[in-house]
Formats: sequence, structure tokens, C-alpha cells
Amino acid sequence: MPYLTSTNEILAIVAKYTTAKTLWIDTEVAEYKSRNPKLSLIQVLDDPEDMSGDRVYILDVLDRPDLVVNFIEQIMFDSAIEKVFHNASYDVKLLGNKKAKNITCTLELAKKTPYYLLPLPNYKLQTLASVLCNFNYIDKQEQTSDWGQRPLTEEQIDYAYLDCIYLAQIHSRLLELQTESNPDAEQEDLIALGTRYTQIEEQCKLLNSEFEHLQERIKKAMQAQNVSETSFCKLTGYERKTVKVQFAELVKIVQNQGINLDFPVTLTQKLQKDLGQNLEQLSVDIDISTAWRLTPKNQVNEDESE
DNA sequence: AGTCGAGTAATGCTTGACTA
DNA sequence: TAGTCAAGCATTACTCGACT
Repeated sequence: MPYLTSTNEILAIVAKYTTAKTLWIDTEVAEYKSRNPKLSLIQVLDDPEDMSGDRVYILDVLDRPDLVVNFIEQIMFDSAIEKVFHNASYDVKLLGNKKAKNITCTLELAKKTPYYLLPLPNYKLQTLASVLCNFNYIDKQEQTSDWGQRPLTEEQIDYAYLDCIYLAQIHSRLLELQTESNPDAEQEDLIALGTRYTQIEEQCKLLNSEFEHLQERIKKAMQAQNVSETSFCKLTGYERKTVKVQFAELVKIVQNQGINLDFPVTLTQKLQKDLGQNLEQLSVDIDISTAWRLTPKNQVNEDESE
């Protein structure tokens, strides 16, 4: 895990990365609580197979805006290079923001994976690494350490490069899960799917009804007993505020005050009916969409059907 | 601490089955 | 044919969790 501090070395490796197809990237930030967090490290891996860390380069960019700008322009803005991050929105904000191209976020990939295929208590990098790739004993202590200090400790460097390794491994496992869970709709076995569907339908109903019932009872009971927290759950109430006005009054004030306010209003069936003939004078926008609905058939038993 | 998208719960709307 | 009802959607207002 080469740790690079010299300008020339960093420029050279970034130049090399411009020909990469995919890069796995993580950053460490100093003063993250302040209003102006600054980049401390950019860790880059260009070979997902590497588990030794030899291919993770740690670029020290603390107080080196020139190097950061160079990285952003050479790598982040290049749509030919796929950049993989965990919770990309955080890192990308410091690395070119909206103009960054071709970003992949493993957090989003993981969340998109159906829960039953990837049942996890949370989607932290650490959790994904241990469940998906069997990396246990991950120490996250350094995450909140002082990334603005120099020299960095050995532990900090170790932590910094390991995150990239986890990232690449997680990414590849997530891609596997994705292909597995997104089969070609043309090729699906409708019989097998239907069998499974009816198989769990009854369980689903039973569980759901009990679950919802319990939820209601607990809510009611906690309110009645004035308990806000038990060892199982907590109950929080909040006020929902909705501001309403009569339509006629709104129209009047907009006209009288010359307020620039215009937006489409959905004409519900009731409104359409109320408008009656007048509807024809309006230049309505009609949006047509198809909603698909699955209705299970009651499988009739062969013996009973006669 | 700050951000931003995703999740959640309540509420209202639409639709289609059912009835008379 | 019109009225009623429940299931399923859509929308809204708010919270949560991920990163450092």
C-alpha cells in the first residue's frame, strides 16, 4: 500500500489512472465536523482482485488543493472511468460534486438488493464486508481519528487502505447478487415463480395480519399506559402540519396581487364531474399510464373441480 | 455537524368487484 | 345502471442512516 506524499509521484499515478476502466476509491476527511471539511487522503485501487493492498495507492492531499483539482479533472470528470465508492454522495461532494461522471455507489447497490437476498441490520461498509465477504474483526476505530494530523499513525494508514479492499470485494459480490436477482424477464419460469408465490402467499397474509395487529395494540397500549419506551421499541409522536386554503381565495389573491404562480392541478374524477361541460373549454394535459396488477387465482383442486 | 436520498406512516384517490 | 366497499396506488410530511 504505497503511501504517496510527493507531488510528482501523485501526479504520475493519477496520470496512469486516466486509462483505467474502473477505480475503487475511498477518502478520509479532516475536520469533518467543521463547516469546511478538507480532504486528507484519497485511496485508490485499480485491481479488484488485489487483496494484499499492494495495489492500493494512498494519496496524501492534505492542504494540496492543486492535487485535488488535478484528480477531479483527470479522473472524476472523465465519463470513461467508472468510479466506485461506498456512500458516493459524501465523497463526491468533495470530489467534483455534480460534475463528476460515471459514479457507482455500493451503498445504493446494496439497498437495491431485495432484503431477503441480503438481510442485514444496516448497510455500513463494515457490515457488508463481514457478511458479504467474510472479513471479520474489522476495526473501525480509526474512522473518527484525526485525519488532519501528520504524520499519520500506522493504524491510520492500515485502516485507509483496507477500506478500498473491502470496497472492491463488496462491489463484486453485489454485482453477482444483482445478476442473480435480475433474470431476463423473457426467460423466467412462470410455473416455478407462481408455485413459490402461492406457497408463501398464505404465510405472508398470516404474518402480516398478526404483525399489523400487534403494532396497533402496542401503540394503543403505550399511549394508554403513558410509556414512551420499552426494551423492544419506542413510541414517538409528532405534529403533522398541513396548511390549507379555499381554492377560490387562492385564485383571488393570485389575480389581485399579480403573483407569479402557476402549476398543473390534477383534475380528479370528482372535479371532472363537477366541471361538467366546462371541462371542454380547458386545455387539459392527459397523461396515460398503465398500472399492472397481479391477482392470484384460487387454484382449484383437481379432485374438487368435477 | 451537515447533507441528501431513501424509508415510513398517514391520508386521500382510483379502480374494479359486487349488489340490487 | 348506479351506489358501496376494500385493495392498491400516489402523495405528503417527516425521520433516519450513511459518510468523515
